[in-house]
Amino acid sequence: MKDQLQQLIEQAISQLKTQGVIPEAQKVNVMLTHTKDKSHGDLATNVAMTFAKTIGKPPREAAQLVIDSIADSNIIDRIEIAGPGFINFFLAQAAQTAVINSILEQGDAFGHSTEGAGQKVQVEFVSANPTGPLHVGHGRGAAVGDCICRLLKATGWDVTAEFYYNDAGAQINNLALSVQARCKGLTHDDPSWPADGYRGEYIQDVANDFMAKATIDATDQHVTANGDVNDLDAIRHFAVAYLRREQDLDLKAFKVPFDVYFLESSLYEQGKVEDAVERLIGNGYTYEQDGALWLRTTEFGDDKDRVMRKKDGGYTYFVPDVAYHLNKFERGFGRVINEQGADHHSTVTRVRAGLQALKADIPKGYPEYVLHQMVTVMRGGEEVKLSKRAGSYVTLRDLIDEVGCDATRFFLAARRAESQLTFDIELAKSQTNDNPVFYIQYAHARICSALRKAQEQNQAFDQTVGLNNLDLLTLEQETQLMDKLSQFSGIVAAAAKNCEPHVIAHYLRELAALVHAYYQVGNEDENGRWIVQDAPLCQARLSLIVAAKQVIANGLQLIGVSAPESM
RNA sequence: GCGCCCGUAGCUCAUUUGGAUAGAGCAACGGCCUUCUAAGCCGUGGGUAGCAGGUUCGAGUCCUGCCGGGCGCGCCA
Repeated sequence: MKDQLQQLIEQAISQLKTQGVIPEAQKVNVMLTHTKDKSHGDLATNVAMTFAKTIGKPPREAAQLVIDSIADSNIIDRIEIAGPGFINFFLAQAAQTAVINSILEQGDAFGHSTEGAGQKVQVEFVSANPTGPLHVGHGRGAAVGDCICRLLKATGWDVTAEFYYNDAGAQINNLALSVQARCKGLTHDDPSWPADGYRGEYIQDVANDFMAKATIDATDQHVTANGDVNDLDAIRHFAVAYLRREQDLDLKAFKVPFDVYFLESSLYEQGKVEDAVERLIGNGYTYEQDGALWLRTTEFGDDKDRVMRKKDGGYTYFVPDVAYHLNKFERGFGRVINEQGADHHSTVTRVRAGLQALKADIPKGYPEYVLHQMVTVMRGGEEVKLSKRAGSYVTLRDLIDEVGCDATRFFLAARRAESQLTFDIELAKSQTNDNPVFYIQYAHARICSALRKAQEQNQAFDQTVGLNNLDLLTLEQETQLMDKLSQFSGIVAAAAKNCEPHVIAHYLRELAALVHAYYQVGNEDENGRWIVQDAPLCQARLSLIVAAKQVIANGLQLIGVSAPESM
């Protein structure tokens, strides 16, 4: 409906251009928005104000010109000029109920679009090194990253979810040494314990399984231990596989799937890192100083140049990162989104600089970044800092075990990534309307329950009868609900475009509130009940709540939260 | 010191890319169950959007400067 109106306005504008009222060169962007205040109509546009100045007329007069040029249409009930020059549209009743037809027709696909059709996008997220269980921060990345994937899929993109991890560097060596120390029966207060060794209890578990010659099957790692305490290489391979499997289990419990696991070591094995370095040298963006090789990142906006190859001959971390992103580009990903913690912020400039210096026709803003801020976990007003298993941080698994997958996902995705997040365990666990997850799920379950009740009372939902009587939906609560439902597609498109899953959560909270409010009408007024004797009216109302149920389910699907039939 | 993010009701957060009188929930107070789930609804109170300027028809939103909080500033990853 909005699209149709948008078209009518655009036609009016181009007609005004043809008539010479608006200069051809004037760029007119028609922005049609849902109004907050229904006394301003259902939809409103500010176009008149955007070109009023150029044509030298007061905005309200410009608005009248637009209105006069809008073709007659049965979707419009009336049009008003308001305030400084807004044009407010009041939709005809049939135009308002049309959203129900669309929803029932499109079902699970309602709200989806084809914006990204035929385009490949890769979303890299979590990318935790296999040195321990996933913590809350990774959980936020997993929740947000997975939601971004879902949003992009819903808007037509061909999405690849990818997990990149370092299976070689110093941290992994440190891991191997820690496990080896545990194999030898040392504890972390022992004098010969590795300097920066990992102290979590899980290290002991890895050591025990290594000594027991256990076999590990992770998604991308398959290793059997040889139990040789002096074979550090074997310990390293085993430990990496073990912790990759741990993380697999964490992600599985969190219902976050990946299409590709990418090993940093593969870049070295295939000579990709050397290739990238040679190209950078060949392009003249490097120089030797103090026994190291430097990249002139300052030519691409960095505040100082960065070391690429250290004195000891090893590369600094961002070099394989550059090689990795070149690889992404060569795999045909015209668009790449990296979801990471904000503590990785400094890599953004470096990686982009490296890619530009390759002169490989990679777009300037490649890759895109979504950086999320810290998560603080609270219980009873106290900050939670420790996990028994991991020692120094709260694990994702602890949260899932305590508050459940749905609540954890919801809370970690329901906030703008740039905002610091406080995760309140008590709130996430509560089963009242304090808790938005249960509030939304309850709205869905409540509709399902009503539909079951309707069937018991021989008023089972009949779509044909319902859709033929939508003109009976005249309660204020019904109008509000339909208006909200008609906003869903736009919300999904905006959320996908901006990589902002939290707007879906917010929308669902509002939609659920309207469903609950609509339900309550019947508490005060018998005629407001969903299930009434009058069959046409009853079916019309059931159509509306079935539509609402569908949209709640579609929305919850986008944030990876289940839509229960009963609670 | 430099860079990035944040600052909105007592608390947790929205605000549809610059729109109309800044909205929800929690907490506080007052109402609503012989009824399709009260895990709910209705109502009341609560604001100088950190502060000060600027840009324009119009600013919580954009720009500048301060103040406060977080993160980063390594030949670690």
